[in-house]
Amino acid sequence: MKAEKNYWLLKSEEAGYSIDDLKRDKKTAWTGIRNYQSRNFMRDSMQVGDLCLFYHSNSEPTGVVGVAKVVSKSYADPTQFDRSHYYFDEKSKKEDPTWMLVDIAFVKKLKHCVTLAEIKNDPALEGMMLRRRARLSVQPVSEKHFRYITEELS
DNA sequence: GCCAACGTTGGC
DNA sequence: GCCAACGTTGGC
Repeated sequence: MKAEKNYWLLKSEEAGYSIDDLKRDKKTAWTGIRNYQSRNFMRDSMQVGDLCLFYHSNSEPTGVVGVAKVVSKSYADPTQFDRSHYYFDEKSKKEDPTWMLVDIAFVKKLKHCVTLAEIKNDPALEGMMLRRRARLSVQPVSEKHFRYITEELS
């Protein structure tokens, strides 16, 4: 386990769970990740204290709207065992859970949404995973890119 | 283990 | 609402 802090980007549909929802709740379990690569990042690499860009998808505009912090180690996503839940997964076993999550806490909202268009067009953000990889809801971000975006492209 | 069919994400 | 990208499933 390395001590160095990591940086991430978490996507959420604005209508599903927005930065304002997180601000209100202060803290939430990041349920519902059902993609192996995203799960692996949370399970294997996320550490307490890591910072995350909070990204709104399917919104107007779409982009980074805030910052969240990882506040737990990874643990089994309880919704996978809840038969009545949308995210229920009948193949997952309690003794060997398929889906993991972490708890995140609200840190701040950005003054302005840093839009996907800005992210795509800014030479300083060359190489950001978001530019290349569609459909990955948890992804790593370099410290440089994290700082650049949270200082809102200054 | 290949790959076609299918389903979902998410920008536009 | 369309559809491209791309992950997953299942037949062989």
